Amino acid sequence: MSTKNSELATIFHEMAVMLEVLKDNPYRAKAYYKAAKSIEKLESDICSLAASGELEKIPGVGKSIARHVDEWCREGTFDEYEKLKARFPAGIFEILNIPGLGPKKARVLYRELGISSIGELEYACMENRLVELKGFGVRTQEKILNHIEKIKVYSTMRRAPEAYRLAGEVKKLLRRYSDDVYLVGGLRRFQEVASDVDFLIHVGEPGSVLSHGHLEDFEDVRFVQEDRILAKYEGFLVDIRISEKPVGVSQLFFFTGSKGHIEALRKIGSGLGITISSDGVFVDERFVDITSEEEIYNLFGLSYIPPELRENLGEIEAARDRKLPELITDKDICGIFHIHTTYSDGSLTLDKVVQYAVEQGYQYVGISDHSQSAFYAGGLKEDDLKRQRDQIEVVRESYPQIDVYWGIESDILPDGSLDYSEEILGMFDFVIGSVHGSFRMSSEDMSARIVKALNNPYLTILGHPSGRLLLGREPYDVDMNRIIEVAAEKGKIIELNAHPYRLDLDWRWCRRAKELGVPVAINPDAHKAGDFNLHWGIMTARKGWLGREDVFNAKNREAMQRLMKAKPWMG
DNA sequence: GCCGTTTTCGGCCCGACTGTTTTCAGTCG
Repeated sequence: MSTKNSELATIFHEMAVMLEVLKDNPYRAKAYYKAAKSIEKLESDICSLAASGELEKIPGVGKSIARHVDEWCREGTFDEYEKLKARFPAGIFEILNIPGLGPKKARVLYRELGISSIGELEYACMENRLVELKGFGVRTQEKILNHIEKIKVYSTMRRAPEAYRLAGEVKKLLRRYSDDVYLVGGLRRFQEVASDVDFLIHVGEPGSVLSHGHLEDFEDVRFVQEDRILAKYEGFLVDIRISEKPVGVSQLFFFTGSKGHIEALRKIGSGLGITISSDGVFVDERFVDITSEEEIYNLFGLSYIPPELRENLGEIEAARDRKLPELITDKDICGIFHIHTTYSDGSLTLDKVVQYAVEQGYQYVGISDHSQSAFYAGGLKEDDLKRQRDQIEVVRESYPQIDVYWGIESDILPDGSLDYSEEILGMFDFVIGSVHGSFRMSSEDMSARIVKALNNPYLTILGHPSGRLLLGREPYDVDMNRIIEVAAEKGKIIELNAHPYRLDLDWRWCRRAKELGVPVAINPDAHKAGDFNLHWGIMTARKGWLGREDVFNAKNREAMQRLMKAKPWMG
């Protein structure tokens, strides 16, 4: 709830991890996990509870942990945590992120081989030293090494929120040299993950102002050309183009790319006597004074193409035929689905979620907690469902200004069935079906599994359809085209999960969904207060050509009421 | 370390999968 609570929860979670690796009693570690979870979910401020001596009323908090909380509230930290941290190499946290390596194995690595960082682990793998260890073998060693390779690549990349935050900071720093600074390249066109950020800056003489000494906020600064600097900012690659002239529209356009898009335009231009480069736009070798990107496109006989669409994926033809979509924007969104509450693994109560949706001006909100087989996430058993249904009735009465839809995120089991009976599934207004386990299937099996789920009349929305975690877990093998085709056939909706780790459906598939008339639901998949931001999902949808008419939750209240009544997905 | 008793100790949420074993420990969702 409060940030204080999650701060402390994080600390207890960290302690649990450290204890699990270092100590013998696994239940002590479990106790800290439990305390962390319960504090995270707490309604009221933990330190207010400490002040009134009510800490031990919290489940999982006993005498000892209560003392730690007290100390933390007064001092900002506590002795036991500091002591533990001091004797726990921080690098082990990273080792624990490698799939297949849990606390037990990390402990063996630490005790037997003294390994306490990814670097040391990589070296030990290359020296073939892991195969000797009990519980390890050649395959494990290989898997670890492969993953470390991936980590190295990933470590240079950033997910959207981080990439754009860094871009903002770099822009601020560059502003000290000139007001004439522009974000260009892939990030201007939107990327869900980025390996660098490109800027265009005008500072008169190249190199004279932006000398090495002046770029003191950056690391690894090097001039690669007279007018180009590569540097790093917080480990993220920054590519700076320096312009002698004030930055003009043609430069902005040219460095925004993509390469394919510019190439394709140049080809068209050659027939029209138009040439375009960073030097400017020329018609029949005469310089044309351009004041907007729109003018450039008009010269080619095209309507304006927004940066998101400049990927040479048919946007030029569409612009010629005046068939570019009007892209979805934040204010087109009328409501949200896929939200977890304290009934499963969310940290907000049902009431708080609805209250929040009202405050945001949404016209409807769809609750969907985890289903029973998602044991790890506190999935809802039949009794919980009854309680939740009753409470849904209560909030519907308390908040008449918004429609509250009752749903569930039901696991799609390995055999493709959903994990409740038809009778139970029939109680909900909507059912999100998601794959949460058994990822490692062949493409045929995984496709058959999801197709079977799509054939279930109760399934409304297919959740995070590829299962990927950006810079974390690869998507599972699946025939996405077939999935979208079957969704179209069965009147289903496909989710575009807006969590910045997922952004799944991928934008590259959004257009296929649009073509086949499959509505896309831009869902927050919210578990806590900070999760409701749909921005990255909307950017993904825009890049995937989606307009208001393609987005499920851009329908207004009345249209949604009609749909929820008609349930076209039931076939 | 917490909890709740068949109270002051003994147990502590589940089940599939994997890679290691040759009967199972560790990981993960």
